[in-house]
Amino acid sequence: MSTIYQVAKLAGCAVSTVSRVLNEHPNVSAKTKEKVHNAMNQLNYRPNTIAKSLASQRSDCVGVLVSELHSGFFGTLTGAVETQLRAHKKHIIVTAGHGDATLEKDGIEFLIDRNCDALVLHVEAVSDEYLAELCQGKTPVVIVNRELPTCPEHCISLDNEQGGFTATQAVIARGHKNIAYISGPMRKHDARERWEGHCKALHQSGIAYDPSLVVEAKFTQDSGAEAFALLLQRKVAFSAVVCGNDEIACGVMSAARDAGISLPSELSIVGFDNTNIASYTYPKLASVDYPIFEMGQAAGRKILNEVYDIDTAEKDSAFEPTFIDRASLQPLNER
Amino acid sequence: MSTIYQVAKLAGCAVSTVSRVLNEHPNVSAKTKEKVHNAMNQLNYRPNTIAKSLASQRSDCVGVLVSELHSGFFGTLTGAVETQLRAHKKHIIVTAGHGDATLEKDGIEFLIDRNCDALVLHVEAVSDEYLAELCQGKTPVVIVNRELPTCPEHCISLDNEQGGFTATQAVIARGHKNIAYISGPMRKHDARERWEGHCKALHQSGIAYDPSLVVEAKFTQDSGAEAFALLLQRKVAFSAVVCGNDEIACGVMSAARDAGISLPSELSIVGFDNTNIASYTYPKLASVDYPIFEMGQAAGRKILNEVYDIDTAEKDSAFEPTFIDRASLQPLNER
DNA sequence: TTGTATGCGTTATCAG
DNA sequence: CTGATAACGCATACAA
Repeated sequence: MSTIYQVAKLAGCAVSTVSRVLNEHPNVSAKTKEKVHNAMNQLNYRPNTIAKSLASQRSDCVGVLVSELHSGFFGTLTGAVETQLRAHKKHIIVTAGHGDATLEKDGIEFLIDRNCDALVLHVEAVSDEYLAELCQGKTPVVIVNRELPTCPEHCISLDNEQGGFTATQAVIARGHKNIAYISGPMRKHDARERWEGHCKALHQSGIAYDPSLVVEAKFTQDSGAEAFALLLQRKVAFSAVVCGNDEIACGVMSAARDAGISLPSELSIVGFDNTNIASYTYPKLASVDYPIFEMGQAAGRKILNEVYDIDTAEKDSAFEPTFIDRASLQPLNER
Repeated sequence: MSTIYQVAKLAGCAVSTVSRVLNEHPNVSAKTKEKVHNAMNQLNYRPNTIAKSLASQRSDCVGVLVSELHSGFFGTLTGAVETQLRAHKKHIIVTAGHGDATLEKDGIEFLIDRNCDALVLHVEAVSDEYLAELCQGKTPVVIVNRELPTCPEHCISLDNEQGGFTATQAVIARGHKNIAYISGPMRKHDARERWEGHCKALHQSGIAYDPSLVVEAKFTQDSGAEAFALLLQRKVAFSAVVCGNDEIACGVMSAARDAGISLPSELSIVGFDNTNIASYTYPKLASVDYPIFEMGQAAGRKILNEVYDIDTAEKDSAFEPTFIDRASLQPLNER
């Protein structure tokens, strides 16, 4: 690997001049610029990113932290950020928090220590206080899918409660009255908010809240299936089940079929997130659209604008959850 | 941010000593070690990764390049590598190649320039020659899902042809004779190899190859649906369709239902990769298991062993595609 | 066991 | 417009 010194030597100038042409500094004559370029080509020179980063305190990288690298949801988020930034020669460094506060902090520190110019965070275990403090720090931060009361300008989030409300409202609108709910882990704020939206919708329609119709699960298919089995054991009647996310809904579909329930005629199912899963299932899964791709893009644009001074010319619209009606939700057939 | 100098000053020793305790060098007295630790705590010292990387030419990072960040397949791969390495305090830097040779090279250079200690590559556009040259380079490389004749020791791959063979063989074993095949893009080696396996299975069973039963598609759901529609237009009879991957198979399911074909009784469908998708569909999708998670782990372990001298004690087994029988494949009912 | 001095490859601040 | 030269924060022979 050749260095800036060798280039300077071959071009017959000082390293500072080479550095200037490297960074497209205006004040450099066309002639020397050409000499330097020639030297760089001859030596097949490639600037050392690390050295550059050490000297400039920047890295042309933004750090992205998500809970898990597998999972389509985070893949979409990460992909959206990457695509947006890559178009402007910026790279991303991805790491995972695994829903654990220590690992999340560890990941965040790693990204900061790597001189990331900005951070895009999807965290769920770390406290609001920690995040608030982080926002005061030197490295710009964008927080996705979480609303920080103290610094809303750093957050790109969705109204999860509204989403939960919309889902259950749609179910009620189709005549269902006995509606089961399988939630994600209540310690996760989004799971809780979605459930609160569900409750609100019930309340608004004058339907009494029945705890025996509610099960807390994990955000996974298997857990959804187990939760549904539990629901059946309780021998309570219901004609629809609203789920905390699409994976749970998918588990419910399997479990329902295993129990001899035919879908969607005997049971309506609604998911949340509107991931690819929704289009894979049969019947296709009605779901609440979570515009995670758009939100990822928005995060990327925000950083492009605020950190790199690149005008993306696109205004970030507000993100509203919308209900996507599909075959898994059917009107209640009275009999 | 405090530096190693400030720590040394506060601890009353030289920077080299601080550096030693930092890197857990054996030759340092317990007393000074404690002094240094105290100083580090007082100053809330965190070593500068970049400076460390510049001086040591290492980074405790391995670079991972995949085609796309969304897509469960790559998510699983990346996640497997990450989990494996994270357990040993190593991080990963992920970037995407988007199936484009320029972007793939760009990504690889980026990772090398960032001083990655090793690379895990899933590339599809770049030439064998380029990769062979890369393998000669300074940075250790592990190539996933691609077999380089000149340097097999760098590759962790699966016998795609064998997989394709197995799939079609399973279909034949259930009495099917008119078997359609929807392939991925033939310019991708894995798509082509899978198709070759299909052909081989047909040949071995004495079934003539009929080009009108074959369609080349992209590796996506939509493309699979279109390909199936095309198949129907051709008015050729078939009782089963083998697909280049699960997404295509999923598109076929939708398109078949749209065409009024009932599944699985009237048409058997087989996918490839055995992704999560296979468990989401109804009927559940028979597929060829692609142990991408295990392969990702193997890549991680290989690097742990060979680059970081960490003995993972687990032998990397050979990876064989295995057919996973599920409801979407049914015996041909003669009538 | 500990300290000194130099290098890692750039950027950036001054002079000229 | 160009050239020395000091940071940047740490690792590492070499010396003590």
